[in-house]
Amino acid sequence: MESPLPETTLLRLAPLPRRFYQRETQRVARDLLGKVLLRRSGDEIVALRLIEAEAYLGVGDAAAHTFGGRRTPRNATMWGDGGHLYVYFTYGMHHCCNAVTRTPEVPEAVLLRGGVAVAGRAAMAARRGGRDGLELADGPAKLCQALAIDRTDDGTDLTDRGGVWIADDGFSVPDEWIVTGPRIGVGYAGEAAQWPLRWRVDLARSVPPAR
DNA sequence: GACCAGATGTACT
DNA sequence: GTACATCTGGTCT
Repeated sequence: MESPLPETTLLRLAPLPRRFYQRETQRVARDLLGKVLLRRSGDEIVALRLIEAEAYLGVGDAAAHTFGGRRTPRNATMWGDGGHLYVYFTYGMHHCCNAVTRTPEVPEAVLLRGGVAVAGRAAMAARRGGRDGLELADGPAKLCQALAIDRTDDGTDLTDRGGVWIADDGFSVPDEWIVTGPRIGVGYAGEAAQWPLRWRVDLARSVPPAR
């Protein structure tokens, strides 16, 4: 999962276009694996390669914040156009971030659950209390902590290089590396809790066997 | 691996 | 006012 490109080149990569996010949410979740999530704050830029994501299918999905058409100040960003960052606060101490998908009034999103460092690793590890390696961002709240993302980043446009964006650096994750399954932590959602809407890169499979 | 406390925003009564 | 949350880290087994 090492980046094939040097950091300076990573930062020049074009953000994924709006139309990438406006597609079917499950497709977006799958295609986000292997993409690079970049974060700029001041002069500092850090980046993670996404390795885990979950789809949340809006009004018909009991696990989604917008289930049943629920519309509140908190989830307003989900109701907007695809290609924006939806950040929420949970459990009284954690932030989680999502990429909004589809089009306005279709409130679906992809939860960014995990990534591995490709740039600014030391800065991210420092924010994570010195934790490095896989522990750096192998959970949605850890990912936000490593990237210093909070509610003030809610609504950020992912299609420009303003603060947070996602780019394709040419790295492609083959289907054989990907495992799918039910989403995490949504047991309250009844039948929807069992839907296979989680995509994860199995790092064990991503390392070519020794010859 | 299982268990559980932690700390507060958010939704809803 | 109350219940609960798209989780994490520490502890114990």
